[in-house]
Amino acid sequence: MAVLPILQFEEKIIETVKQNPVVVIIGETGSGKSTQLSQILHRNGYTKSGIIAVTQPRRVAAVSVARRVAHELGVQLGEEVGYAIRFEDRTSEKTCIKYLTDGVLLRESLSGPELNQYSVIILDEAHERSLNTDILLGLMKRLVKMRLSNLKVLITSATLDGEKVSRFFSNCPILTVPGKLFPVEILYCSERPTSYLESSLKTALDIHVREPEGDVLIFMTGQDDIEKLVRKLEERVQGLDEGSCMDAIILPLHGSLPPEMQVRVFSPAPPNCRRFIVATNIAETSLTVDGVVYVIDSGYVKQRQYNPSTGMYSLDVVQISKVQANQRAGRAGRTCRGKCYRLYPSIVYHDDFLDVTVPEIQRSSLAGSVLYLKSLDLPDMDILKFDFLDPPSRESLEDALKQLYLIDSIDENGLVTQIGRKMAELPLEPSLSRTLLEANELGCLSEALTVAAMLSAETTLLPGRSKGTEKKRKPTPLDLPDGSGWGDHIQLLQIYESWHRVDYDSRWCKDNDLQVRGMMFTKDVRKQLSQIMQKIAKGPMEVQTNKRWKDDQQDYKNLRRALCVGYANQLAERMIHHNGYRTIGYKPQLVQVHPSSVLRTDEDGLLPNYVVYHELIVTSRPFMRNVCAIEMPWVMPISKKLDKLNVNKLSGGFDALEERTNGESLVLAKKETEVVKALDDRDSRIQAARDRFLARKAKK
DNA sequence: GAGCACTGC
Repeated sequence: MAVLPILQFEEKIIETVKQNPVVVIIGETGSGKSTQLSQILHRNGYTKSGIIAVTQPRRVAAVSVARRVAHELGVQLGEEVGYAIRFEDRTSEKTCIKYLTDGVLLRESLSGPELNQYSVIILDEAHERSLNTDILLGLMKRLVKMRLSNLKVLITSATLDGEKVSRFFSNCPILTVPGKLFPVEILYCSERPTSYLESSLKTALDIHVREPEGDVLIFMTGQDDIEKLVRKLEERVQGLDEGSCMDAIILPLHGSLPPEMQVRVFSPAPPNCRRFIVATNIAETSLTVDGVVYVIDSGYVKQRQYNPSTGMYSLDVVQISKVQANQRAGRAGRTCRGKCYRLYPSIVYHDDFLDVTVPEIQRSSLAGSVLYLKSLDLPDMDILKFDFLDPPSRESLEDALKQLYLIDSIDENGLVTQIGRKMAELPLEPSLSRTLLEANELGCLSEALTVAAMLSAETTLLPGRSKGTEKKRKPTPLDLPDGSGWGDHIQLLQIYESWHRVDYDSRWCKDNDLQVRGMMFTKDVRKQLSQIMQKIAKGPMEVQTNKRWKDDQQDYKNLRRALCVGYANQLAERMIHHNGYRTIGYKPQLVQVHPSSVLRTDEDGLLPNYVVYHELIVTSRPFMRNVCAIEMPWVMPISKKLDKLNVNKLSGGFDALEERTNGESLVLAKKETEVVKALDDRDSRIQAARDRFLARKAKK
């Protein structure tokens, strides 16, 4: 095996780590950083006083890299070298190098924030800026100060991001380790194409006719465009004169493709044949396709974003960042010199593209993360002042605090409650963990466990859609008892219970258009949740799945009531005369039940007066996805709580209202009085909206 | 009456 570039830097790395608590490593693709950094530190004595932890954003990466390192060191996986991912801990007393997902390290941090078992923590692939990595970066900044004498932190990042990470850690040193990529020639378009689909098609055909052999990887935004391009490419390739060029195989590659279709990209092209792989950004980092020499980059990606002022998600096509563009180009240089065709002018790359992708922390609902941070009980912890590499907006943090307050996980002073502490233990979004705790009180924990597990796996349950022929779920696919009309949560529960009654038969899944893997995942999640519930809630509880339908629970009243408590921030009230809804909260939104819902109308064709929803998603219109009917009396206490809410106190104290951009603070209001006034203005608007709401209700 | 990129505890 050729010597990895990083090994020439061993001395330099050890010297730098010795003298600094934090070091940033810029490790380009193929540098060997993921497998070698831990071994270098191990060789130089850093495992004598503790374990070396290496975090990865993805499970497969944690497992495969651990396997490689164990092999290189000639040890059994799980002994000196091990890994820990959800549902699977392959470490032992002997383990001194441990690969783990960043989510697992956060969980460990919850039971012991000092992470004393570790002498070194390496945050690998930090430039991907996953939500978990960003929280870990903030925690590491505190931790290195606390454990100055016995903890080293290494952060690997991309060229464009290294300086910023270094500044965040008091200008810590940056080491650059070259990679082993072959040079990639970048070719730009002179202008933006009107249709990037047509433009990709033309470029692909040009390559096929003119360029020597080598596979082509095309980055598109989503399944629809991928399917269109695959069809068009097939047509056009067949239309080429026979013998004028080599054969072609055209393969789609995206996340909702069944696994057996995904692995087709791993079998190499037969002789005298070129492969075209039309992919989403799954091929950017998650899957590496060998044999690629040409990359076509549309310059776009589909991104999910959360709007904290409306509580809605949307899925938008946005421009990629420079880091992403370079990552895509790099996919052409893994086996030999390559070419990357960018379907945009170079001026767009230089002037329009952001240097780095907007981190997930600025695009997500933060309720879960804020609850997590609050329950760590860090000293002087005002969440609005927590030191993030890229702070989320104040609005986003306040949105999270309000959500947490409404579901009783923090009190009116922003302190974590007993309930909140238990919720933080559960690997679920706060609405679902609150539902579980309430269900335990109401004697329907078993059902709630199933609902929460099904919702965790929901997107993996259904097979890939095939051009509009497939509905979400068949309206009455199975022999379900009455009651599923109460809502999607209830139907999910009944589906799982049906599967349970046939002893988790995989054929049953196939017969009912459910992905076996998704259902198995649900089963794992449910088991894990039951175990955690048994640990945190005292007293006996019933977690077994029901063997038969409970006749006395046809209306699922307790379960729906538990959902209402858990989803206190996700309630909606139907309009008087039609089936549109208005969300109940500070800024009411007009929304509709998603057409895929199984929620049933009454004899007048009207939907229930009150519902909970799992999420709001804006596509063609704002929709509530996964909806369940609730009763008006259950809503009243929540409305009262909404009235009492004072967001100023929830963060845990503040001195100034700040807005930060690129790490620099811009003080908007210096004195507390000014801040209070600014917030009061908004509060009075909220109050007015509440008054109108209550008046309307009284009229009914 | 619509359609969803990718991860993870």
